This record gives sequence, structure tokens and C-alpha cells, in this order.
Amino acid sequence: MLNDLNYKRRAQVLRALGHPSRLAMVEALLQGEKCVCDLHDLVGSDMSTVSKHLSVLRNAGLVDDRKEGLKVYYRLRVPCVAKFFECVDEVLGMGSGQR
Amino acid sequence: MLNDLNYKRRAQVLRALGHPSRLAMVEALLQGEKCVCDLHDLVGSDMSTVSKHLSVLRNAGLVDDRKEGLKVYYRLRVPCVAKFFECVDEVLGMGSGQR
DNA sequence: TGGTTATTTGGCTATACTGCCAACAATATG
DNA sequence: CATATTGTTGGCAGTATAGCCAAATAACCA
Repeated sequence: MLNDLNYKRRAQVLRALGHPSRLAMVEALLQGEKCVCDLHDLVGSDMSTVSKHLSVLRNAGLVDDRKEGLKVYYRLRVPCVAKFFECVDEVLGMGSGQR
Repeated sequence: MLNDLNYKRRAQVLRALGHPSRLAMVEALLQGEKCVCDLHDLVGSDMSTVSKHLSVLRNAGLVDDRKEGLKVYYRLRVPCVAKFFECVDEVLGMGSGQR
């Protein structure tokens, strides 16, 4: 298939966004840097789970982190994902077409 | 967590895009309707696999289908996904941050 | 140093996804 | 009707993902 590696990388980025908790975290990060503890409060699952979700986002290239004292702050690397939310909601707004 | 169902639905849409073959198919569909056979030629995997990928996209609300004679034609329901490709490539363009 | 807080990592089980094959359904054509 | 063509569905084996706990790391403070 045409340029397989490129599609794999792109898919990795989108798959990283394909989880409710990670989506919620990314949306929160649109407003600015958050520490893991903030995101932990947001999504409610175990801290270790949150940490693993964040590493999925990091490996996909979507976020970056920075340590300050005990806390680790994550930030979005790419503002354009904001548009994803609008478009995804447009998809959902038409009725999902589920069969 | 805040409005769990909404995040689940959104995640479903993004996860549907999170596969190399499905991405390639969606990109092809940006140029217009294609039959399953066209997409089969494009991605190269078994027809049944292609069909299942298409049903993932359909269940996510991303595509619609139409039967004409023996052939089934799929089309994108939402043009805005075109922008996803630009943004995703922007993510990749910065170096993926893989650790 | 010893203790506390914030986060990551390892390991495990449960669940979901992928991709192939075989079987089935629907439509066209001889 | 028999047969070919186009897709879909069921089922299975292999792989990946999710989420929890426990243990490890790192930075801070007494």
C-alpha cells in the first residue's frame, strides 16, 4: 500500500486521540498546561492509568512534558487539534449511522 | 467524568480513523465515491477485511453506502476530516517525541 | 537521613481489535 | 435455473490496549 509508514504514523496520532479519557485530557490541555494531578482529578481513574494515557499522547507527538519540582506539567504541542472537536461533533450531529 | 457518553462517541470517531488502511480509504474518499472493489485494490488486504474496516467507518458515522447493481459505493459524510490530515502531518512534522 | 508527595514502570488479567478463511447473501448474466 | 461477481458475516488465533495494584523513582522537607 502507498507509503505505509506514513499512514502508520498518522494512524498512531489518531488512535492516541481515540479514548474518552485521553480526549478529555486533550480538551483540558487546550486551555493550557496541566499537571498530571489536575488530569487525574479530571478523569478520575488511577494515577498510573492517567500516566500511561499521557505517555500514549506523548509517543504520538501530541503533548510534551516539563518537570517542575515534584510535579510534571503536560502541554499540547499542536493547537490545530482544537478543530478536531468541531469536526467530530459535526459527524455526531448527523446521527451516527450505527447499524 | 464529565459527560462520559459524549467522549465515548467522539473517541469512537477518532479510533475509527486510527488505522492505516482506514486512513488511506478515507483519504481516497475525499476525492469522491468509491466502490469496495476500488478500496480493496487500494489497500490490498482481503476483501472481507476491507469490508470490516468500512463497517467500522460506517458505525462511527464517517461514511455512508449505497448499492448499485453488484457494487456498493461508499462516500464520506463529513468533508471536514480533510483538515485532520493537515493537522496530523503538522504533529508529525515536529518530530514525534517518541521516547 | 527518613518521610512524604507526585509520577512512572512492571506485571497481570480482561477486553477489544486485526486479519484471514470459509460460508452466506444478493444481484447479474448465460 | 446455473454460475459468476461483489460484498458481508461468523468464527478463530494472534496481537494490542485498558486498568488496576504494587513497586520503583524523583524531588522536596524535617
